[in-house]
Amino acid sequence: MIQLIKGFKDILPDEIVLWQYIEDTARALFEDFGFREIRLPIVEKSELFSKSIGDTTDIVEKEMYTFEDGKRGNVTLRPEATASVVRSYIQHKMYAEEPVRKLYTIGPMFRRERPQKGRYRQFYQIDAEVFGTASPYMDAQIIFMLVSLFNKLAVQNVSAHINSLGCPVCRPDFQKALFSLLESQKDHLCENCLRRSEKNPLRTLDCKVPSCRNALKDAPSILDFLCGDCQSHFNTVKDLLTRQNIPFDIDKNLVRGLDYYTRTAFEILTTSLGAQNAVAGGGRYDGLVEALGGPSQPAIGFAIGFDRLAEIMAQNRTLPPKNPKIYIAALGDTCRNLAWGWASDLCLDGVQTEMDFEERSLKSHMKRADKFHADFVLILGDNERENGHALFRNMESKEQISVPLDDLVPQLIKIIG
RNA sequence: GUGAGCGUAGUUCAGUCGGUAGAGCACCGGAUUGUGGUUCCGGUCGUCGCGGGUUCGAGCCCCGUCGCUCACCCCA
Repeated sequence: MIQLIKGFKDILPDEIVLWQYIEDTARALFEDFGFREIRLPIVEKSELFSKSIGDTTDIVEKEMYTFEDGKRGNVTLRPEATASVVRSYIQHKMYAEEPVRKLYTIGPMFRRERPQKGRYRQFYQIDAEVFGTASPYMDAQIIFMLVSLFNKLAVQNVSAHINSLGCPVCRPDFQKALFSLLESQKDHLCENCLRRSEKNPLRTLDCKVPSCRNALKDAPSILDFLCGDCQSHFNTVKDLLTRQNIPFDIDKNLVRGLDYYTRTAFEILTTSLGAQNAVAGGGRYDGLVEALGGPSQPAIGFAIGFDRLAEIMAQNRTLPPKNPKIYIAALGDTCRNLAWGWASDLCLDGVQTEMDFEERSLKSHMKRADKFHADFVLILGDNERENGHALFRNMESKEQISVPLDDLVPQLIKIIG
């Protein structure tokens, strides 16, 4: 038997109901906030990711699915969406049409990590990006929209965390201060942090090793180093969120794993997914568009871990609303033949209608109806046919009414409302 | 990449000291004529992950291998 590859998974029909509900809710909300959908290729030139995500990140160093594509050189299965959205934004000169562009996209991403709970090699993201405004109002609106999605979906046990990562003006001072602390604490740092203190000191801040946490407990806070502009930007974001009743925690150790972030960074964390606690994350990346060869345009965005969101909703047994279903129990060839047309017409009219075409006892039909979770059963046997009526049973109340065969379909639709 | 745990029916699992497999659920049928969910009765279903070794004999012990899961790391 051929099985699927490690870290990949099939999303089966029972789960898909929830996925569709999440997707529909997100689309509707994002469109109301002025976002437009964009669909992008899954494969891009490798350099797009090494330039945007950063050469020293784990993603680029060891997690990408990269292969040669003839003369074109190396191509990569995208490990995240932002780089592709930015590429497309630049390539199609979207900045020329309209100063502010809001885009969203939904699709699979690929990272070759060891799979575990909430982590797959092919995983899905709902991604939203805004280009062309540096205003803190947009930061707050983006976070407001994201939190609102979780509220609409009635997701429990999540919290919003925000931080500011500064900008090219103020971050170097902070990095200098952090670096000198790391030097002085060298003996107490884990192997990883020793390496990180060379390559990317910021990331030592969210190390979980107890000795490192202890060594860094007096680490300088980026928030104390923010320049005037960054400080007032961050203050505005916090004020706006507070005014809109969005609860959040300030987490000075929140450091996103990708190199391109500036100023506002945020995450939605959950306690329901074991070691993987981030269901969504994002932030501002004012320098990325220019770094990828576009004009100097500020931008901010986020990605939601679709699989993780679906998983915590499934744990909480959140079920999307469903429409009534009819099961048709037709006894004998003549009745089956007659009912087949009704079933088809009901489906066409938007009423989910199931019919079992095998010859069965009525009892067996009723069991089938239960299995389908039918709300109503239409019963047609020779007795009914001969007197020109069919029986229509409400499965919950067990009430049964007689419906004339003439004009049956419109009548049923009227009855179930 | 590193570590730990687990692989037995469609599924969840039991299987004692080594004696060639069992239960619940699910599925199918029945319980006097054409009415479901509960109950009762009956029935179908296995390369015990795979390969080798020890043994008269292996689901069980040993070695290898593959797969799954969780954790480290990192992130969505």
